Amino acid sequence: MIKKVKDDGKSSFSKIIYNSEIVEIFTKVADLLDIKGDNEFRIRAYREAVRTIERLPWQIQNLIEEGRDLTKLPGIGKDLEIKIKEIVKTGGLKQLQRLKKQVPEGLTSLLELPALGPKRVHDLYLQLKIKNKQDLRNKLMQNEVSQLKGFGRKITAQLKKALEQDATKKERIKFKTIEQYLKPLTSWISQDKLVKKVFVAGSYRRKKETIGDIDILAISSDPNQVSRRFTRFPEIKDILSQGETKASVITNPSLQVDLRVVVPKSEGAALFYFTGSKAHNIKIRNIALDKGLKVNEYGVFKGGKRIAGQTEKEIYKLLGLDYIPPELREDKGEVEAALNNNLPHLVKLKDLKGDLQMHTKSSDGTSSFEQMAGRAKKLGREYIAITDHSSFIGITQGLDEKKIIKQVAKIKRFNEKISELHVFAGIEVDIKEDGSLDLPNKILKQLDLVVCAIHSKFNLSLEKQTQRLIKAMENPYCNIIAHPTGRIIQKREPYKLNLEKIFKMAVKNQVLLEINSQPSRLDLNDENIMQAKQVGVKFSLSSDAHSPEELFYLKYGVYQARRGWLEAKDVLNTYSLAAFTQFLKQKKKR
DNA sequence: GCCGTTTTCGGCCCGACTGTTTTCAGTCG
Repeated sequence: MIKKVKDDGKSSFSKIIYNSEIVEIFTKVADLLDIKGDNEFRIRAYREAVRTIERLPWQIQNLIEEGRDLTKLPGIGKDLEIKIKEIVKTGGLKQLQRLKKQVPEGLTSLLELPALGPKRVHDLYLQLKIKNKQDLRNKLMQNEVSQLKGFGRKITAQLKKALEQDATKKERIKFKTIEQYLKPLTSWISQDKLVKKVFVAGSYRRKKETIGDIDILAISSDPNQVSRRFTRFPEIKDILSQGETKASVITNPSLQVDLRVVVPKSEGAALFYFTGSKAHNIKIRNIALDKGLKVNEYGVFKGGKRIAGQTEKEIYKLLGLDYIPPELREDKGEVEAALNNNLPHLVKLKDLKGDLQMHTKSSDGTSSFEQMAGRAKKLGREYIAITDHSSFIGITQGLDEKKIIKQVAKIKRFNEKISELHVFAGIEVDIKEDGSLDLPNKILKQLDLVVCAIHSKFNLSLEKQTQRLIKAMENPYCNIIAHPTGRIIQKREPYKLNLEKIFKMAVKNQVLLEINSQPSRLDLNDENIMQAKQVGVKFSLSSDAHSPEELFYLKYGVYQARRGWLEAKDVLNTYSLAAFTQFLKQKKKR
């Protein structure tokens, strides 16, 4: 039943259903069908739909309300559209209820355990009536599991160990943290005289904001030896598998590392395969199949004959595609774009001429603005904006009106003396709950650049939070919205916002949306960036440095921007000083 | 269950490693 909410007319549904709830239900359906032994392609269809919904930046409920055709989304057909609508309207799915009657729900938790896939879970249920982890624990103790066909000593031992540790949760790790772990690993592998080259592939090479495990590719004429020696890396806790061409280990700190070793002539094919993403690989392999070719990690094959594989470039070329940079390999349209010579020319770190958010010891930074400017100059920047906090949030010791005027004067004097780098006098001003800014316009007017941000009241309703941000953007002095969604990776969810509206209003008011480069923010994220760009949003890419050392964080923002398909022209701080100054002036005239 | 400049039916990526197998199924990435 759909209930109209009468008072504001904004929502036609009685209850908000988030995308995550649809994802949860479809995942459960897929898992249960899997255990039941249903058609594997039907199961795959549910998982594909989950993938689509997970990365959708819009709330599906809103799309339905606006009458959008969900079957336009990849992997969503007529059937799944009907099911999504059922979930959004009723909060549940009848099909799932039926399935739960056939297969106990607790069985899906068993899939988290090592060596347990749908087939073995099904056997455990059928033969021993095991319905959940507790049942499994009991039957293992009573030595009943080892009686089953297919459950030998090793598997039962593995299961006991896993249940003891309940080591089922594997948290992803932030990109910057992974960088530190890589050095000892790659240098251990490189030390091997048999190793010619080492690549870090996987999601690390695609520059994802978090990394699940480390995938390393080594090139050697003797893969077997290299794989063996790898498992003697001193910081190894556990060896998961070790064969002639690959090995998987758990290191200290707990991190899964997969090594793959191929001979030199397969370098390109293996790098392609091991970089992923899985969805991208499948798409490419399908294109190959259409052409009567086969792609695997050893090369491209026609009949039994190997016709490419030395480099990634030759593989893409052979398939009629432009070279696709790793950051784009997510099956988000990059393959189609590569077919039509339509790939973006992705922004590069060296394109960035300025850095538009940073802090000094006038608020919560560690250094003077002169020190920040000095380091920025060394990094090749031509201009920076000093954007200390306004005084609204007490903890950061923000600037009040008097201090701001003083700092502006100081920066002006600096610019008169120093010509190699221009400093814009800016502020990171707080957006208050009602959307007004923490400083009066007569003060903001005197600044070169105004960055607005939310630092409080994160839990407002979707309507209120959206309105708050829009009101801030409508202030004629607002140039940039900093970390627009407020998420902190693995710590804080984004605020509830109607991003589509925010993007449109940003365009209308000539407000830049920030890509904040702090490794735990990276806000906007890649999906948001992609969608915002389609609406016509322009961006600022900022380090948000609180010390000179953090100025290099800009590279993380660049990775995120590239994953969001941005070109230099989309990012305003790739503009020359003159052009960027012109942009600011134009806004002030409004 | 999705999808389609060959198809509205008949496809749906590909291979390595493990354990328990007497030749391969299941799991994993």
